[in-house]
Amino acid sequence: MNHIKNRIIDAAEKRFSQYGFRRVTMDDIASDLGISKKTLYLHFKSKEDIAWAVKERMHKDIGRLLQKAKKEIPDPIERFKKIIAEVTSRVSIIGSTFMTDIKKDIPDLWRECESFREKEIYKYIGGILEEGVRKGKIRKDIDTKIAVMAYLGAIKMIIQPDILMENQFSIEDAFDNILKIFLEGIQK
Amino acid sequence: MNHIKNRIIDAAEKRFSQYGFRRVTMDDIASDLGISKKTLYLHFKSKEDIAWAVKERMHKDIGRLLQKAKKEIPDPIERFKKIIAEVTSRVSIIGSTFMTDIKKDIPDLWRECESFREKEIYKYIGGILEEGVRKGKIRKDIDTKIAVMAYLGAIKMIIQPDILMENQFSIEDAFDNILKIFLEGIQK
DNA sequence: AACTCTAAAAACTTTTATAGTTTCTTATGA
DNA sequence: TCATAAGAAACTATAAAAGTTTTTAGAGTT
Repeated sequence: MNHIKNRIIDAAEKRFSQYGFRRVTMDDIASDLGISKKTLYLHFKSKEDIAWAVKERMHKDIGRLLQKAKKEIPDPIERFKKIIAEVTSRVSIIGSTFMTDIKKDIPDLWRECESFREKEIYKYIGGILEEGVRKGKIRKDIDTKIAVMAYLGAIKMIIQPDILMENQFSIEDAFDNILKIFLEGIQK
Repeated sequence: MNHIKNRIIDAAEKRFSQYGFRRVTMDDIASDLGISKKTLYLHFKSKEDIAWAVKERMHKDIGRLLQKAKKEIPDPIERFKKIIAEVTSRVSIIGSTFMTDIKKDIPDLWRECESFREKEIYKYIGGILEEGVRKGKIRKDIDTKIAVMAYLGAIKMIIQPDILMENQFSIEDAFDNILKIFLEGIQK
C-alpha cells in the first residue's frame, strides 16, 4: 500500500515542526510509526528526501485551501477566521528551528519555503486584512503584515506540545481566546 | 578584568536564544567575541557551565525587574506595558529550541527554567491581567494565561533576526503594533 | 634589544551522534 | 514448506564539535 508514505510524512512533519530538521533522527521517525529504518529507506532514499516530501505536501494543501476560501467566502473577516482555523496547525514550521536548520543543510528547500511563506502566507493573509481595511472593517493604524505575524506567533506558542501538556486549557479554548483578542484588537 | 565573563554570557545568550543549545558551538561563541576557545575555557569549565550562567543572570535580572515594577507602578495596564517593554527581549528563550535542547541535555537546568517561567513569568504577568479584570479594566471572557502566552508568542515571532531582516519595518514599529492590537483586544 | 606575559590562532585529539547498511529473526500467506 | 516482507538490532563510516595542546604575535617591562 502506498499510504505508508503519507504516514511517514505525517510523523516527520510533526517531529520537524517541534524539533527542527537536525535534531530529528531517522530512528525517531521509524519508532514513532513502529516501523523499521529499513522500511523507511524503502520509501525514501534519504532524510533530505523526507523533508522535501513534507514541504511539498504542506504547500499543496495550504495552496488548495487558500484558493478555495478565496472563492467561497466574500467577507474578509469571516475568510480570515476560516483560513486561520485551518491553516494554523500547518504553518507551525514558520519561524521554527526547521527553517534555520534547512537554511544551512538544504538551502534549496529553504529558499522555496521562504518564498512560499512570503508569497502565499503573508501576502495572501495580509491581503485579506488589507481588504478589511479598505472596506472600513479593520483599523488602518496597524501594519497588516505585522498583525499576521503576531497572530501566527501567538498560535505557534500555544500549540507547542510542551506548553499544552502542562496547562489545563484545551487547544480549542486557546484558539478561541486568541482569536477573540486579535479580532477585537484589529477591528474598527 | 572579570567583566569578560559577562561578555561571554552576552554572546552565549544571544546565540542560545536564536539557535538553541546544541547548535551553538564553542567556536561560535569565541569567534563572536573575537577571543579564543582557550580563553573561553579559562572562564567556564564547560559549555554546560555557560548555559547555567546565562540562566542565572537572566532570571536574576527579570526577578529584580518584576519586583521593582510591583512597587512602583500601581495601574495594572501601565505596569503591564512597562514590564513587557523591558522583559520581552529577555524571554525569547521561552518555548524556544533552547528549552527543547536542554530538556534532553541538561534536565536539571531545564526544570529550573520551566519552574521559573511558570512561577515568575506567567503567574506574575497573568496576575497583573487578573488584577485588571478585578478592577474592571480588562474583559473577563479571556483566560489571562493564554493572553500572556499569546502576547509573548507574537513578540517572539517578530524578534527573530531572520524575520526582521527581510522586512522593512523596525522592531519598535512591530512592538508598537502588537501592543496596540493586544491592549485593544484585552481591554473592556 | 632581549625578556616576559598574555591571549589569539590554529592544529590536534577524542568523543559522540547519527545517517545509512547489513544481518538475523519472525510472521504471513501461497 | 518455502518465499517474501518487514521488524529488531547490530554494525560502519563519517562528520561535527567538545575540549586540549602547541605555536605565534604583540604589548608592556627591564
